[in-house]
Amino acid sequence: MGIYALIINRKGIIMNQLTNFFKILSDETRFRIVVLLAQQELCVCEMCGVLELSQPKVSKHLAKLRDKGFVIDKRKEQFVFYSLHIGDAVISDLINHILSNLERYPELKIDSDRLVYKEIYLKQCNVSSIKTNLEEL
Amino acid sequence: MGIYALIINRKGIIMNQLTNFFKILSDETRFRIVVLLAQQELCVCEMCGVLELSQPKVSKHLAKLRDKGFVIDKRKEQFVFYSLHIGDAVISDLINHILSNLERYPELKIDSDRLVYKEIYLKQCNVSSIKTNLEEL
DNA sequence: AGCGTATATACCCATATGCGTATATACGTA
DNA sequence: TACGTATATACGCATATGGGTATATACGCT
Repeated sequence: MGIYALIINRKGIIMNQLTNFFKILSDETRFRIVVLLAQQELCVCEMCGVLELSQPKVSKHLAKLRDKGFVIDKRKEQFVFYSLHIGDAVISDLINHILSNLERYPELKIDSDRLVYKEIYLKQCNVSSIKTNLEEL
Repeated sequence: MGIYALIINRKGIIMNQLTNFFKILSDETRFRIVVLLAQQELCVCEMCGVLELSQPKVSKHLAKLRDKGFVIDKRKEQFVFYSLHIGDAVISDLINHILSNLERYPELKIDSDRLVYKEIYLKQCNVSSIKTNLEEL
Protein backbone atom coordinates (compact mmCIF):
# COMPACT_ATOMS: atom_id res chain seq x y z
CA MET A 1 0.00 0.00 0.00
CA GLY A 2 1.61 3.20 -1.18
CA ILE A 3 1.43 6.69 0.18
CA TYR A 4 -1.45 7.56 -2.09
CA ALA A 5 -3.52 4.72 -0.63
CA LEU A 6 -2.65 5.94 2.82
CA ILE A 7 -3.87 9.39 1.95
CA ILE A 8 -7.06 7.98 0.52
CA ASN A 9 -7.62 5.99 3.67
CA ARG A 10 -6.92 9.00 5.81
CA LYS A 11 -9.48 10.92 3.82
CA GLY A 12 -12.05 8.22 4.43
CA ILE A 13 -11.36 8.07 8.11
CA ILE A 14 -11.67 11.78 8.61
CA MET A 15 -14.82 11.95 6.55
CA ASN A 16 -16.32 9.03 8.41
CA GLN A 17 -15.51 10.49 11.76
CA LEU A 18 -17.80 13.40 11.03
CA THR A 19 -20.66 11.40 9.56
CA ASN A 20 -20.34 8.82 12.32
CA PHE A 21 -20.70 11.52 14.89
CA PHE A 22 -23.72 12.97 13.17
CA LYS A 23 -25.27 9.52 13.19
CA ILE A 24 -24.64 9.38 16.92
CA LEU A 25 -26.36 12.71 17.42
CA SER A 26 -29.24 11.80 15.14
CA ASP A 27 -30.86 9.74 17.87
CA GLU A 28 -32.54 11.85 20.52
CA THR A 29 -31.42 9.62 23.39
CA ARG A 30 -27.79 9.67 22.34
CA PHE A 31 -27.94 13.39 21.72
CA ARG A 32 -29.16 13.96 25.27
CA ILE A 33 -26.46 11.65 26.61
CA VAL A 34 -23.73 13.49 24.73
CA VAL A 35 -24.96 16.85 26.00
CA LEU A 36 -24.89 15.54 29.57
CA LEU A 37 -21.42 14.03 29.21
CA ALA A 38 -20.18 17.26 27.69
CA GLN A 39 -20.85 18.82 31.07
CA GLN A 40 -19.46 16.16 33.38
CA GLU A 41 -18.50 12.52 33.61
CA LEU A 42 -21.42 10.35 34.72
CA CYS A 43 -22.14 6.75 35.57
CA VAL A 44 -24.88 4.75 33.85
CA CYS A 45 -27.43 4.90 36.67
CA GLU A 46 -27.03 8.65 36.96
CA MET A 47 -27.83 9.00 33.28
CA CYS A 48 -30.79 6.64 33.58
CA GLY A 49 -32.13 8.77 36.42
CA VAL A 50 -31.55 12.16 34.89
CA LEU A 51 -32.93 11.11 31.51
CA GLU A 52 -35.68 8.90 32.95
CA LEU A 53 -34.75 6.07 30.63
CA SER A 54 -34.34 2.32 31.17
CA GLN A 55 -30.90 0.99 32.01
CA PRO A 56 -30.53 -1.33 28.97
CA LYS A 57 -31.53 1.49 26.69
CA VAL A 58 -28.91 3.83 28.10
CA SER A 59 -26.26 1.10 28.18
CA LYS A 60 -26.86 0.15 24.58
CA HIS A 61 -26.54 3.71 23.38
CA LEU A 62 -23.39 4.13 25.45
CA ALA A 63 -22.02 1.00 23.80
CA LYS A 64 -22.48 2.62 20.40
CA LEU A 65 -20.75 5.76 21.58
CA ARG A 66 -17.92 3.62 22.95
CA ASP A 67 -17.59 1.56 19.78
CA LYS A 68 -17.17 4.72 17.72
CA GLY A 69 -14.62 6.06 20.18
CA PHE A 70 -16.62 9.07 21.28
CA VAL A 71 -16.68 8.16 24.97
CA ILE A 72 -14.31 6.49 27.41
CA ASP A 73 -15.55 4.22 30.18
CA LYS A 74 -13.81 3.84 33.51
CA ARG A 75 -14.93 1.51 36.27
CA LYS A 76 -15.04 2.84 39.84
CA GLU A 77 -16.16 0.02 42.11
CA GLN A 78 -19.72 -0.89 41.23
CA PHE A 79 -20.10 2.01 38.86
CA VAL A 80 -18.92 2.60 35.33
CA PHE A 81 -18.30 6.24 34.58
CA TYR A 82 -18.37 7.58 31.06
CA SER A 83 -16.68 10.69 29.76
CA LEU A 84 -16.75 12.34 26.37
CA HIS A 85 -13.72 11.86 24.15
CA ILE A 86 -13.82 14.07 21.06
CA GLY A 87 -10.83 14.51 18.80
CA ASP A 88 -12.18 16.48 15.85
CA ALA A 89 -12.21 20.25 16.32
CA VAL A 90 -15.36 20.73 14.28
CA ILE A 91 -17.17 18.27 16.52
CA SER A 92 -15.99 19.73 19.81
CA ASP A 93 -16.82 23.23 18.62
CA LEU A 94 -20.27 22.01 17.70
CA ILE A 95 -20.78 20.57 21.17
CA ASN A 96 -19.53 23.72 22.83
CA HIS A 97 -21.84 25.75 20.65
CA ILE A 98 -24.82 23.66 21.73
CA LEU A 99 -23.78 23.93 25.37
CA SER A 100 -23.59 27.69 25.23
CA ASN A 101 -27.05 27.80 23.65
CA LEU A 102 -28.78 25.39 25.98
CA GLU A 103 -31.58 27.84 26.76
CA ARG A 104 -32.65 27.52 23.13
CA TYR A 105 -33.24 23.79 23.59
CA PRO A 106 -35.57 23.51 26.59
CA GLU A 107 -35.47 19.72 26.69
CA LEU A 108 -31.70 19.70 26.95
CA LYS A 109 -31.84 22.48 29.49
CA ILE A 110 -34.19 20.45 31.69
CA ASP A 111 -31.85 17.45 31.54
CA SER A 112 -28.93 19.65 32.52
CA ASP A 113 -30.82 21.20 35.40
CA ARG A 114 -31.56 17.74 36.73
CA LEU A 115 -27.85 16.98 36.89
CA VAL A 116 -27.88 18.73 40.27
CA TYR A 117 -29.83 15.84 41.74
CA LYS A 118 -27.78 13.10 40.11
CA GLU A 119 -26.68 11.61 43.46
CA ILE A 120 -30.26 10.52 44.10
CA TYR A 121 -29.96 7.91 41.38
CA LEU A 122 -26.73 6.36 42.58
CA LYS A 123 -28.27 3.61 44.64
CA GLN A 124 -31.47 2.75 42.92
CA CYS A 125 -30.50 2.21 39.35
CA ASN A 126 -32.81 -0.67 38.61
CA VAL A 127 -35.57 0.44 40.93
CA SER A 128 -38.75 1.61 39.27
CA SER A 129 -39.50 4.09 42.03
CA ILE A 130 -37.32 6.80 40.54
CA LYS A 131 -40.23 9.06 39.78
CA THR A 132 -41.61 8.58 43.30
CA ASN A 133 -38.36 9.70 44.81
CA LEU A 134 -38.17 12.60 42.43
CA GLU A 135 -41.62 13.76 43.38
CA GLU A 136 -40.55 13.95 46.99
CA LEU A 137 -38.22 16.78 46.16
CA MET B 1 -54.67 22.39 24.07
CA GLY B 2 -53.36 24.77 26.70
CA ILE B 3 -50.29 26.90 26.74
CA TYR B 4 -48.30 24.22 28.48
CA ALA B 5 -48.99 21.76 25.70
CA LEU B 6 -47.91 24.39 23.19
CA ILE B 7 -44.64 24.83 25.02
CA ILE B 8 -44.12 21.08 25.09
CA ASN B 9 -44.74 20.92 21.37
CA ARG B 10 -42.41 23.79 20.74
CA LYS B 11 -39.75 22.00 22.73
CA GLY B 12 -40.21 18.89 20.67
CA ILE B 13 -40.01 20.73 17.42
CA ILE B 14 -36.83 22.53 18.33
CA MET B 15 -35.22 19.38 19.63
CA ASN B 16 -36.25 17.44 16.55
CA GLN B 17 -34.92 20.06 14.22
CA LEU B 18 -31.42 19.43 15.51
CA THR B 19 -31.60 15.63 15.57
CA ASN B 20 -33.28 15.63 12.17
CA PHE B 21 -30.45 17.64 10.77
CA PHE B 22 -27.87 15.35 12.29
CA LYS B 23 -29.66 12.43 10.68
CA ILE B 24 -29.41 14.24 7.36
CA LEU B 25 -25.68 14.73 7.81
CA SER B 26 -25.15 11.15 8.99
CA ASP B 27 -25.28 9.88 5.42
CA GLU B 28 -22.14 10.61 3.46
CA THR B 29 -23.99 11.43 0.25
CA ARG B 30 -26.31 13.91 1.94
CA PHE B 31 -23.43 15.42 3.82
CA ARG B 32 -21.58 16.06 0.58
CA ILE B 33 -24.74 17.52 -0.97
CA VAL B 34 -25.25 19.88 1.97
CA VAL B 35 -21.66 21.07 1.79
CA LEU B 36 -22.05 21.78 -1.92
CA LEU B 37 -25.35 23.61 -1.47
CA ALA B 38 -23.83 25.64 1.34
CA GLN B 39 -21.58 27.14 -1.30
CA GLN B 40 -24.05 27.76 -4.10
CA GLU B 41 -27.41 26.78 -5.47
CA LEU B 42 -27.20 23.82 -7.84
CA CYS B 43 -29.44 21.75 -10.06
CA VAL B 44 -29.70 17.98 -9.80
CA CYS B 45 -27.55 17.12 -12.77
CA GLU B 46 -24.80 19.41 -11.60
CA MET B 47 -24.76 17.60 -8.28
CA CYS B 48 -24.78 14.20 -9.99
CA GLY B 49 -21.80 15.28 -12.05
CA VAL B 50 -19.76 16.85 -9.32
CA LEU B 51 -20.41 14.00 -6.89
CA GLU B 52 -20.24 11.26 -9.55
CA LEU B 53 -23.47 9.71 -8.31
CA SER B 54 -26.55 8.37 -10.10
CA GLN B 55 -29.47 10.70 -10.67
CA PRO B 56 -32.07 8.70 -8.68
CA LYS B 57 -29.69 8.48 -5.77
CA VAL B 58 -29.14 12.23 -5.68
CA SER B 59 -32.83 12.96 -6.24
CA LYS B 60 -33.90 10.70 -3.41
CA HIS B 61 -31.53 12.29 -0.96
CA LEU B 62 -32.67 15.73 -2.07
CA ALA B 63 -36.25 14.63 -1.45
CA LYS B 64 -35.34 13.83 2.15
CA LEU B 65 -33.69 17.19 2.56
CA ARG B 66 -36.77 18.84 1.08
CA ASP B 67 -39.20 16.90 3.28
CA LYS B 68 -37.36 18.05 6.39
CA GLY B 69 -37.35 21.62 5.14
CA PHE B 70 -33.59 21.97 4.84
CA VAL B 71 -33.58 22.82 1.14
CA ILE B 72 -35.82 24.75 -1.23
CA ASP B 73 -36.34 23.68 -4.84
CA LYS B 74 -37.02 26.07 -7.67
CA ARG B 75 -37.68 25.04 -11.24
CA LYS B 76 -35.90 26.93 -14.04
CA GLU B 77 -37.04 25.49 -17.34
CA GLN B 78 -35.80 21.91 -17.54
CA PHE B 79 -33.73 22.21 -14.41
CA VAL B 80 -34.65 22.12 -10.76
CA PHE B 81 -32.31 24.15 -8.62
CA TYR B 82 -31.87 23.47 -4.94
CA SER B 83 -30.68 25.86 -2.28
CA LEU B 84 -29.98 25.38 1.39
CA HIS B 85 -32.58 26.70 3.83
CA ILE B 86 -31.38 26.58 7.42
CA GLY B 87 -33.22 28.30 10.23
CA ASP B 88 -31.44 27.14 13.35
CA ALA B 89 -28.36 29.17 14.32
CA VAL B 90 -26.51 26.19 15.74
CA ILE B 91 -26.95 24.38 12.46
CA SER B 92 -25.87 27.25 10.24
CA ASP B 93 -22.87 27.90 12.44
CA LEU B 94 -21.96 24.25 12.15
CA ILE B 95 -22.13 24.41 8.38
CA ASN B 96 -20.06 27.58 8.26
CA HIS B 97 -17.54 25.97 10.54
CA ILE B 98 -17.21 23.01 8.22
CA LEU B 99 -16.93 25.29 5.20
CA SER B 100 -14.10 27.26 6.75
CA ASN B 101 -12.28 24.03 7.56
CA LEU B 102 -12.70 22.35 4.20
CA GLU B 103 -8.97 21.66 3.87
CA ARG B 104 -9.28 19.33 6.83
CA TYR B 105 -11.78 17.16 4.93
CA PRO B 106 -10.07 16.32 1.66
CA GLU B 107 -13.06 14.53 0.18
CA LEU B 108 -15.26 17.56 0.67
CA LYS B 109 -12.52 19.79 -0.65
CA ILE B 110 -12.31 17.76 -3.85
CA ASP B 111 -16.07 18.03 -4.36
CA SER B 112 -15.90 21.78 -3.87
CA ASP B 113 -13.01 22.15 -6.30
CA ARG B 114 -15.02 20.34 -8.93
CA LEU B 115 -17.78 22.91 -8.62
CA VAL B 116 -15.75 25.02 -11.05
CA TYR B 117 -16.59 22.60 -13.83
CA LYS B 118 -20.26 22.22 -12.97
CA GLU B 119 -21.46 23.59 -16.34
CA ILE B 120 -20.08 20.49 -18.03
CA TYR B 121 -22.81 18.42 -16.47
CA LEU B 122 -25.71 20.60 -17.49
CA LYS B 123 -26.57 18.80 -20.69
CA GLN B 124 -25.63 15.23 -20.05
CA CYS B 125 -27.32 14.41 -16.81
CA ASN B 126 -28.31 10.86 -17.63
CA VAL B 127 -25.38 10.14 -19.88
CA SER B 128 -22.87 7.64 -18.59
CA SER B 129 -19.97 9.37 -20.31
CA ILE B 130 -19.45 11.84 -17.50
CA LYS B 131 -16.11 10.42 -16.55
CA THR B 132 -14.97 10.46 -20.17
CA ASN B 133 -15.71 14.14 -20.46
CA LEU B 134 -14.03 14.82 -17.15
CA GLU B 135 -10.90 13.06 -18.26
CA GLU B 136 -10.67 15.36 -21.27
CA LEU B 137 -10.01 18.31 -18.99
C1' DA C 1 -20.66 -18.63 49.29
C1' DG C 2 -24.89 -15.86 48.93
C1' DC C 3 -27.30 -11.57 48.05
C1' DG C 4 -28.19 -7.01 46.19
C1' DT C 5 -26.94 -3.60 43.03
C1' DA C 6 -24.72 -1.92 38.62
C1' DT C 7 -23.85 -2.78 34.01
C1' DA C 8 -23.55 -5.24 29.51
C1' DT C 9 -25.46 -7.96 26.22
C1' DA C 10 -28.33 -11.53 23.70
C1' DC C 11 -32.67 -12.24 21.55
C1' DC C 12 -36.72 -10.96 19.13
C1' DC C 13 -39.46 -7.84 16.63
C1' DA C 14 -41.12 -3.82 14.13
C1' DT C 15 -39.66 -0.31 11.45
C1' DA C 16 -36.41 2.58 8.90
C1' DT C 17 -32.77 3.09 5.60
C1' DG C 18 -30.16 3.05 1.35
C1' DC C 19 -29.69 1.30 -3.14
C1' DG C 20 -30.44 -0.28 -7.98
C1' DT C 21 -33.71 -0.64 -11.55
C1' DA C 22 -37.55 0.68 -13.89
C1' DT C 23 -40.93 3.98 -14.77
C1' DA C 24 -43.56 8.31 -14.56
C1' DT C 25 -43.68 13.23 -15.18
C1' DA C 26 -42.15 17.77 -16.85
C1' DC C 27 -40.01 20.77 -20.04
C1' DG C 28 -37.97 22.33 -24.58
C1' DT C 29 -37.62 21.73 -29.37
C1' DA C 30 -38.27 20.02 -33.93
C1' DT D 1 -47.32 15.36 -31.64
C1' DA D 2 -42.91 13.05 -31.11
C1' DC D 3 -38.43 12.98 -29.09
C1' DG D 4 -34.66 13.97 -25.95
C1' DT D 5 -33.31 15.53 -21.61
C1' DA D 6 -34.13 16.51 -16.54
C1' DT D 7 -36.19 15.08 -12.50
C1' DA D 8 -39.17 12.43 -9.26
C1' DT D 9 -40.81 8.39 -7.58
C1' DA D 10 -42.40 3.41 -7.15
C1' DC D 11 -40.87 -1.21 -6.27
C1' DG D 12 -38.19 -4.81 -4.27
C1' DC D 13 -34.45 -6.15 -1.47
C1' DA D 14 -30.82 -6.44 1.92
C1' DT D 15 -29.39 -4.47 5.91
C1' DA D 16 -29.44 -1.31 9.90
C1' DT D 17 -31.69 0.57 13.80
C1' DG D 18 -34.10 1.10 18.20
C1' DG D 19 -36.61 -0.90 21.84
C1' DG D 20 -38.35 -4.26 25.34
C1' DT D 21 -37.45 -8.31 27.98
C1' DA D 22 -34.60 -11.53 29.84
C1' DT D 23 -30.21 -12.85 31.18
C1' DA D 24 -25.22 -12.72 32.05
C1' DT D 25 -21.42 -10.57 34.36
C1' DA D 26 -19.06 -7.68 37.82
C1' DC D 27 -18.57 -5.66 42.23
C1' DG D 28 -19.37 -4.90 47.37
C1' DC D 29 -21.04 -6.59 51.48
C1' DT D 30 -22.32 -9.94 54.93
